[in-house]
Amino acid sequence: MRHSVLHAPTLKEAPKEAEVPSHALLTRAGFIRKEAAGIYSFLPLAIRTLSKIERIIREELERAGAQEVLLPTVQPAELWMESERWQKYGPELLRFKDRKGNDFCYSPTAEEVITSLVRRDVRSYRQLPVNLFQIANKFRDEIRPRAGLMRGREFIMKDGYSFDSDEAGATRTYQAMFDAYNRIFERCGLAFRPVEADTGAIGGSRSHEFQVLADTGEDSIVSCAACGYTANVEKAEVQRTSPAVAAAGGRFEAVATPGKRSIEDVSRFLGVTPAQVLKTLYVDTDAGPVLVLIRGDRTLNEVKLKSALKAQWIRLDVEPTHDLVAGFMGPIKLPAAAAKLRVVADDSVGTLTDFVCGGNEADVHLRHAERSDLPALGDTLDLSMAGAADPCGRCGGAFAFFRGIEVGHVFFLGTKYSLPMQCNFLDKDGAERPMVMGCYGIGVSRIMAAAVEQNHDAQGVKWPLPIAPFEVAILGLQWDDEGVVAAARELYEGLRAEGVDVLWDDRELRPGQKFADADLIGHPLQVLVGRRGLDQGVVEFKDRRSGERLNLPRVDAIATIVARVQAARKGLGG
RNA sequence: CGGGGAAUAGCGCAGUCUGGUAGCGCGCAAGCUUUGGGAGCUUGAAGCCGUGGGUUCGAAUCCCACUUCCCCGACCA
Repeated sequence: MRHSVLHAPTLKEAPKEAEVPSHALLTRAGFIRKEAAGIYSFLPLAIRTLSKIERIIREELERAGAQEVLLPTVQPAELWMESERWQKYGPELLRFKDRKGNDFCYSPTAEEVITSLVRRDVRSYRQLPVNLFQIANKFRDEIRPRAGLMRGREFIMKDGYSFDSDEAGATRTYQAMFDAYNRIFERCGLAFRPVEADTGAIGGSRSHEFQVLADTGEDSIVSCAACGYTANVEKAEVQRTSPAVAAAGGRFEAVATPGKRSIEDVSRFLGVTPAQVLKTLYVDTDAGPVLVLIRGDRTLNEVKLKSALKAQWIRLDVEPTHDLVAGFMGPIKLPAAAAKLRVVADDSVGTLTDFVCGGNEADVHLRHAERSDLPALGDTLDLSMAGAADPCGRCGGAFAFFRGIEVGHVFFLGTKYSLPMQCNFLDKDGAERPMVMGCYGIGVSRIMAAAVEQNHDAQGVKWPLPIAPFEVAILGLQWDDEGVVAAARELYEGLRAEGVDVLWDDRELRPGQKFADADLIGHPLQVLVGRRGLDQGVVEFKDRRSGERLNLPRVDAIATIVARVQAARKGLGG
């Protein structure tokens, strides 16, 4: 491709709304333009990158036994009513009517349609397993779209769904998809981690996220250097920590703590550490309010709590009712109205001894309390947010923390959809059984943004070569010098003949502008063809990612560059 | 939805407090000069000042309502 005919409008300044690097750089470099909140147009450079990502995905999924389909983006409400997601999905699901008044939605995901498709045609265990995927636009009317492509409303997603006749088969499929995902992100040239994840709203029993490592990532990941356990902090298991240091000791008593509502204030006022205070939280849920007990130095992990309660939703930060007093709640001497409330306790509560807790009236706390003073709690649960000081929940080793961007997610679904939607088959014995499903997503357009977050500098993007819009850029530095143009053309055609994806910057611009555009767009390998080098029989080679520069004799240039490209391709086409 | 901010030329901004009919940089067009890291000079085109209403002789500026966008929280690829 010649740059003079490429539609790649670059900008010196980014729109001020672009705050994250990927949004600013993809806009400045001419990959995307915003049309509305969370809705973007993709320009030719973006299409090239997206196509390369999609090609890798297709190759690896097909290798792993999945087949591509294309499902409608506009889907009938009836199917969504069968799975009850028409009611449960909420306003994030974009709904509308056709001219006849029938209800439809724009697909945010496609479990219903794929299940309908498979149940219609697959009747026997002999036809299983089936593993289908598509790459298509999705729409989720996000509460708050943000960070450009990272959390848009319309986005490109690969979504795949597998159907097996039993749990063992579904487990094998899950593993095959897990392995394929590792190869996909590896081949994209990204630094990433597969991590254990909460199963969230989609449900199911087993789940891994694939996180691209980047300081600007939204997700926090912990990883144990000792045993390799890696998980989203939302889920990360922490070991019970050692008992808190006992206070000086003394008689169990109520003590006035005027205006001291926070753990910090109370502990300072009473001369104890936060770890010697029992924190009581009032949490509202769809199944009614719950009191949560946790040691004062620990943070409640809302995701763990939600899944422990099997709740649809939970809310903290609500005014307590049942005669409870915000800032002075405690599990001992509960007001009569609150005595029947469900109480759950974090594991850390089991380490408390001689502790402080709220006295259930304004400006009063209790001190020198013991666990024997607490109402019967039953088993304690792991409800804590993993912190830097926590030992790994699996082996007790030390956790390291990373920031990550979730670009892929694999779920073991089981029969969550096949049961209500009656996606059944006949087994060997002629018995009708629900298929065992899995679902597997990859955020294709998000990968593009995540790659930029992970690979950029002040000048622009530093694409990993396998997903760069072009592998090599040739910059003809003097457009009006026949010798330079001829040398650039020779290189361009020579590289193209070798199957290299090359952009020739033949525009009638000053060299500085070509340098700036090349670094902004982020071409991984750049060849500078200029009068200065040609007089010495060389062209200049630049590796955008490493910053390496070297002069190549013209006679060797093509062979050397082809070798570099092939080394960086990570088996593309394999 | 709760909290905070913004909307003036394609992009970045000033002008708003203290009303008098719109300006700067970049970009764009033309000319001359320049030519290896976003050139210099000259000339030029380009703006229902987010929308609607109000106050006023007069509104980008003051008042009211609305819309859109961004940031922080709850949701997700």
